[in-house]
Amino acid sequence: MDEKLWKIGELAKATGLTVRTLHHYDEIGLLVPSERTQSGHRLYGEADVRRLYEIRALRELGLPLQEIPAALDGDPRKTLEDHLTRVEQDVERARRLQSLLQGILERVDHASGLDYMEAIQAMTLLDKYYTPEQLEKLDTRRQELGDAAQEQYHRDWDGLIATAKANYERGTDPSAPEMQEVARKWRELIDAFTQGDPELLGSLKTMFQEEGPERASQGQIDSGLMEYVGRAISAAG
Amino acid sequence: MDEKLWKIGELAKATGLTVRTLHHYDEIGLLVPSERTQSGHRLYGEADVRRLYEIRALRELGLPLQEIPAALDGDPRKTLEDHLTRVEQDVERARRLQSLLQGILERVDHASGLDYMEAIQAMTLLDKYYTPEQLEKLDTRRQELGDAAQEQYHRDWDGLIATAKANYERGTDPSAPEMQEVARKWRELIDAFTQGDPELLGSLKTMFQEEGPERASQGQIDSGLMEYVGRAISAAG
DNA sequence: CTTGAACCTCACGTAACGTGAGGGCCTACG
DNA sequence: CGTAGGCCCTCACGTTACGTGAGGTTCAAG
Repeated sequence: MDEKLWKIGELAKATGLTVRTLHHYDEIGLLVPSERTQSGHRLYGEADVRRLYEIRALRELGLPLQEIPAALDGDPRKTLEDHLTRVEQDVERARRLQSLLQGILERVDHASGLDYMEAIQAMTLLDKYYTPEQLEKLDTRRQELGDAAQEQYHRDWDGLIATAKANYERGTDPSAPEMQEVARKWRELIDAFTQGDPELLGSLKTMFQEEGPERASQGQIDSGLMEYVGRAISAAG
Repeated sequence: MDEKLWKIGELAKATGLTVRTLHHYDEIGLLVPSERTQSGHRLYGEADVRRLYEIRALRELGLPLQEIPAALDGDPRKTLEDHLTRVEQDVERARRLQSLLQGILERVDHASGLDYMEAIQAMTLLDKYYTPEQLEKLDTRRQELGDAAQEQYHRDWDGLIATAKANYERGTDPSAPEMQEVARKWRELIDAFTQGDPELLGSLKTMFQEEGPERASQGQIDSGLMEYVGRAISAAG
């Protein structure tokens, strides 16, 4: 019995794919029709059709076309397991990004006078240097502080940085009493926030050290100033 | 005071981007250096540098380059909200795919004699036509049935389809007693599985109707046979 | 003045097709 | 039996965000 031969348009309609897609699969050798008419029209046999359904099924799972031949000819198990791993990573990435974006929008809503770029850069930094658990801790701290206390906290920082900057530009010695005062308050503010949690403190340090120069180039904190404060803190023991 | 001008290599190192990336941003007009040397070397001013940090921040959120100018010049709020929506959809898709893949691997492990392509096609179909809640119901049914009963169930279906097919090919009238018997058992099996849940039954019907012709072309169930059984069931009232 | 590093401009490759352009083939209708 | 509309063919460029050379110029230090 001579099997039914499908023309490309028929097959496209039957599978819900497009003619162009079948052309593409032919081009890359994924599904080459087993026959052609004299004039060059593609003719797909029943084996071709079965293979196409399998290809489509694997594609719907998000498998790259490249990996489909191996899955069809060899052992699909490993291909599927590897793919699952990839998908799990996708989920993780997307979820992390989601909470990051939510955090940014929320923060801009609730913090007065915070502009978007600041919020984005701050959150992105936090996301890069803290684990999700640490972030949760930070969030708890923030909630414990309350809105009013938070703004006070920011004002304290602003004032402290301004004072430090003034001393820095004036050339005050880091071990001078006025800078020792700054160093003490600086540590107090950090302690108040991290509440002595060594991991939080560690992440904070890493962040300052690695991002310092970059933030400097944005004009936010001068890297010389950073170093100057560091010396003052060291001098304070 | 004349601002510091950055050469492309310096800027690349400072931001962790590549020179090629900066070339690209220049090409598409996202970040055009405000100056060039006589010889054509790019020179980035401080405003350029600030803009680049903002671009990088938005890129790290996964924003397409196309949308970044709007976010920088106009209102970032809407851009970010739209992006969040996209990301939420990504999470959904990836999670759905994840559980689909897990289901396939699990099923191949536990069901004897089920090959991968069958499992994939079956699961993909289920995923397409049932809501997650319905799938949970189905899973509950399966667990209630137990392994042995499940295999019995499959054998029942196989036998029933074989009988129906024989009658179909023999040209038996759909209202003949032997086909009425088949129709009765057919409904019994479906009822046993859906346990009278009208939603489950609805999804099952939709699936059969829409996928019937396709499965037919795979040689699994003949579309003529499907219709024939349908007539028998109608005749049975 | 000479290198070696850094810079420049093309320009092709990536994944999986979408979307025409320009031109044969096929079949039903008149 | 001719033709018109539909289906088919083969290029070939566009999409995203760059990576990766190729081939040639410029800069900065010795």
